[in-house]
Amino acid sequence: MSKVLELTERQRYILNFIIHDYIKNVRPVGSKYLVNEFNLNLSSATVRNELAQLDDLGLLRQPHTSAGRVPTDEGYRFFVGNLLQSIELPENTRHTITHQFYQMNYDVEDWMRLAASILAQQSSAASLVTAPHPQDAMLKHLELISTRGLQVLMILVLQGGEVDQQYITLKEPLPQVRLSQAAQYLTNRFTHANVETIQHEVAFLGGVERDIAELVLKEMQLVDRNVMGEVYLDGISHVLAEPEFVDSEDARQAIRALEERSILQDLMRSSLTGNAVGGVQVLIGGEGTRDELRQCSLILTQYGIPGTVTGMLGVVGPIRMPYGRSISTIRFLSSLLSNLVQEMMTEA
Amino acid sequence: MSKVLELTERQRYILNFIIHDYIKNVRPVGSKYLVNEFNLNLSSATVRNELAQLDDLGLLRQPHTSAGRVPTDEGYRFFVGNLLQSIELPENTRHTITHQFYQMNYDVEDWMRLAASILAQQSSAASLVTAPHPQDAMLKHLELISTRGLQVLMILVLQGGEVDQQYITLKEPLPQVRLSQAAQYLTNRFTHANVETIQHEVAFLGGVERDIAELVLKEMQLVDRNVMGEVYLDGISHVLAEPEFVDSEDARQAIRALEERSILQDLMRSSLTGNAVGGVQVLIGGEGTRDELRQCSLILTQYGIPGTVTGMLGVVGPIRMPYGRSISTIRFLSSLLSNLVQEMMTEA
DNA sequence: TATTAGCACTCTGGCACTAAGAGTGCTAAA
DNA sequence: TTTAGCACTCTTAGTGCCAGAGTGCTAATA
Repeated sequence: MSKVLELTERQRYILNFIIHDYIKNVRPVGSKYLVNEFNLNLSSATVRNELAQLDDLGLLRQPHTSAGRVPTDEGYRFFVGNLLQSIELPENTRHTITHQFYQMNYDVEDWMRLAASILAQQSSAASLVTAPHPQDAMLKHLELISTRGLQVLMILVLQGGEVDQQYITLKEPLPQVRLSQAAQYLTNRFTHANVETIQHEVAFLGGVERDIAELVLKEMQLVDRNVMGEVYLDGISHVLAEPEFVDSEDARQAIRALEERSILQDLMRSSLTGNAVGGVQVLIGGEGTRDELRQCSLILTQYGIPGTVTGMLGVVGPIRMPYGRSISTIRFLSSLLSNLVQEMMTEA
Repeated sequence: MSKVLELTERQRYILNFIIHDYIKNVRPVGSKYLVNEFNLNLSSATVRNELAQLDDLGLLRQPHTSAGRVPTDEGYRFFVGNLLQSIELPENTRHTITHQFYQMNYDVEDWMRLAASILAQQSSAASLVTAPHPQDAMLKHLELISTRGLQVLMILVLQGGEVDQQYITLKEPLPQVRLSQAAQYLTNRFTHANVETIQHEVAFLGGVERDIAELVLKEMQLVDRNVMGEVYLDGISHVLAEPEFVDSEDARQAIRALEERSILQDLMRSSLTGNAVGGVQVLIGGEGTRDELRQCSLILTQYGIPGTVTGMLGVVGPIRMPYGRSISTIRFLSSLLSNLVQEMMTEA
């Protein structure tokens, strides 16, 4: 698959030009046009020979006999892997974005929304952000609030700031005072405890505390089983603006994929493999994912503290996508969010 | 605007047939076809005369001179207001839906997701559900959890079950014990208090408690200012499946409208006016809303306890929409969610 | 008076055809 | 190794034509 292609310098920059031009103008680019547009010191015939070779190598193809060339998925892959020099976001853009984050409330939900919004806007595509999620949930604080009858609102605050709420049903009604007492006891006992620890210790508890601890345990197992935190989407409508999605069936597929939680889960998992570019995965033509995204490219990365608390950033757009810009943005946001997560975790 | 149109019995059922047929087959329906399809005891010429009249009344129109008739927005309005007899959802569907709700966790978030999913599926359109939101927030429980330095996680549980979390910054660092103490004190003092009450009483407090109470107040004012709870969307991809949205510009507009929070806010407000049908608002051709939804129809209703805790249910689909089915579903879900909210509010 | 048959008229949609234009591959010369 | 030139292919836009569907109107009919 990933055998190294040897291209001459000239082939490389011709390919580069073609991809840039095609991304911009969305129409097949021919030899003559190429020579004029980029002031090549070559005749169109020479370029034609090169094009024929790139065609043979599978990097370009012709929509039909007498049309110009269009990049293949392989072509894009080569481009992203070998030709795209990683550019940083301009200083003032970086500054503006950082500013937006730090002038917000200190609130994960708001950060996620903002990240999704910025990513969608910068890449003119759909964006996908998941909230930071612990690899191995550790309790920080437990709260129990009586509601009605046997129903009690259980609030788990996890190390890292994630707040999880769940209504539980007790075996016997308890007054708020007793609930608070139990919550406080368990909070003290289980601060920094993970599922495993709680599982061991639960046997030594008795009475109501034990019942509650078991429910806490169950909930934390649920949290652990979740691969990712809450999903934030933005910019779905951008996808429809792209000319390749005018015949709406492909677009529908893509949007359905984004709506479907299970598909996103798959995506998250597959984001561990794939072509890494400095920690950023680029999946072209939905490689390695569900058919629904065959017409799309994905750019994915993780942020947070590897192995501890991580979240995911992603861009979903047409294969003909401004990769450079999207990658820069995603990389920058990733480091920014990582810092924020870091800050949250180093709580006094 | 809503002047009563006098139609003969025959005109009424011809209009009815046309609309049903058009909703089903999405092509202009002509006089001859109409006679054959519905076994009318009339000649096509007679029907033609009637069609011409309905045309004059503005209920039908011809896409071009020699085409059949298509309903106008007015036509749909008349249909929904006068011809559509409200049908109930079939018994077993109702049963299934109810079952799905009651076998879930007792969790508002899950309910909302389920409601959105069911509504999208039943109506084959996009659905829109907002979480129950208090008209006048009343505190139920306050919790403060120390994080790092001056940052404290404040958790407000409101009467009705809404949980609101927010990081606040104190003026001086406090140990968790002291925070818990303050939280308990304020919880006792302010249970069932609304913004107004807290505003009065805050003056009588001192020290840390006062600082915190002011932050609680600020947060509750924020909650009050929000018109609606969290928004849940589903079925966006359905919109693209409709033939009227093949040229994607309209579709993009519509989807953008659904993504944009501020537009939904407007929608929510406008849902107080409009053509009521037993509490359900039907906005045809996006009447009274932003231009983005000009190509869509909306079906909206509120649920919950009027004036106390309410949320909203909505369907967004093409003007050519199965109104009967959508209205039935939305009405049923509305009463179901109202019951659930009722239950949550009558907490022991 | 309400209905209907008949007819002239209009507009769309599909089909076939053409001409222009863009781009190619190949060959032979520089 | 590069290039000029040429024959060839395929798309696209434009045209004309015809069948079909549907209409409105008029005059005859029950």
